[in-house]
Amino acid sequence: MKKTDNKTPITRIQKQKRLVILEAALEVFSKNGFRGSTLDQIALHAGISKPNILYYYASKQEMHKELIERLMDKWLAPLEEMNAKGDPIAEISAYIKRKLEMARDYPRQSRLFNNEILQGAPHIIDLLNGELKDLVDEKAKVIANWMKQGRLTKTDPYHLIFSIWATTQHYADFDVQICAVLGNDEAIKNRFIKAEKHLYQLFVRSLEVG
Amino acid sequence: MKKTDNKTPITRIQKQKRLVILEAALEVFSKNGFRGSTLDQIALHAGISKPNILYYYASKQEMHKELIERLMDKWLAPLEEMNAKGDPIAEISAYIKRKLEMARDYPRQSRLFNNEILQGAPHIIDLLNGELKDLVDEKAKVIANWMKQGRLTKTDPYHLIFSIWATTQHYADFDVQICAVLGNDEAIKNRFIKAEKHLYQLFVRSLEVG
DNA sequence: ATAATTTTTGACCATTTGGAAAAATATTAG
DNA sequence: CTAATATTTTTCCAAATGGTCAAAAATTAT
Repeated sequence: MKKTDNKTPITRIQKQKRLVILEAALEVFSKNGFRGSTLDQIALHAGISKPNILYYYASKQEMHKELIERLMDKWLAPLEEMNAKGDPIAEISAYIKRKLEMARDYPRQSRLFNNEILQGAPHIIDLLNGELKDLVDEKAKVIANWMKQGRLTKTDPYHLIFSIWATTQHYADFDVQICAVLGNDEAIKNRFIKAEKHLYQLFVRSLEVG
Repeated sequence: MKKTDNKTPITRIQKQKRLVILEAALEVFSKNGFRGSTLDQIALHAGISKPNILYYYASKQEMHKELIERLMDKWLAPLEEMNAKGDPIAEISAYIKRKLEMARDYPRQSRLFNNEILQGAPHIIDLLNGELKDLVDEKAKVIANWMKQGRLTKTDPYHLIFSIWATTQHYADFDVQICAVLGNDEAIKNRFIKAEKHLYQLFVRSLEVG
């Protein structure tokens, strides 16, 4: 068995182990941020020894880098799917739904992203200024067009998108607070269903014309 | 000069130094979180030596604790001010305004809070389950009453409050991303004015009856 | 089986970090 | 001024941390 390259995993076992490690790293990084996380914590979560982690990833940085890279693809997708030719209200509702599902299904990724932003986005600032900005510019134009056509109430498209990001990601990033405030088990269990209803109403009622 | 107690600062110089240190600590903690921050970083920001910091604060923990305590008072105030006897739309608009002003004027406090929540709120979980929950319960009742009286469109009061928290704090916590996406200087300069307009429209239009 | 290769780990290292102790310096009281 | 007190810094330490290395264990190929 040859190890042709230490970057790309070849064997199935290598892929699996790298995934196990990434999973543990996500758990730790998303909670403590990059600086606040230790290899020991990650090793503990992964159930292997610290040097074994460094056998698969050359450094703590490299693990974090791969996590962030994988994250960004997934992060941009929901907005990319917004279709200029669809019905404005339906498209925006669907976007909210997608983002809320991401908050529900990938809360740790959301927190990883939040942590990165809090620290000044050192690893993704170029991406924010480039890919992300381009994508938002494009979709903001789409929304602005809908508004010009009288199919949506006029408001600032950029800040509209910010509001959608904020409200949906809040359910991942501030989950502890939300559960604390909701208090009773039933409300906690239904929090994402309730959130969806509320957000639909919030955005649709304010964007519907007339 | 007597040092009666090492908890409460007596002299003006002690108060000043403690403030300088807290200021530096806020700067560092809000960016890197508790674990990710070092006494050296704080000392550097404060312009004094590390042991000198520990002369005023017994430990890193104690500094963080005082910051969090000071923060929470300020954090609950805007919601407390919401008046059951006022006009619903005006009260909610004013609440949004207050929260947005906090995001604008105290972004580091907002990020400190965000960091604490991301880490599972270890230092304030009791406060969230106690004071915060009680306050939100009370205000949610007020809002629910307004809705029952037909003065606001019905929606879940808790999730309405969450939405206001999310949208306003987003402008502090995700400032890097917002500035990156807005790109041009003019839009960045006006971001809080634009945000206020947009949020008023978002919430007022969706909550107004009829 | 056995040799070659891959995977895993225990022992170790240099640096960073939170913090202690004590000496040195500055300030204030008399 | 002098003594008492308060502040600051220099020096140091033990633990934690990111990472190395060689040996051991497991796997694979023949």
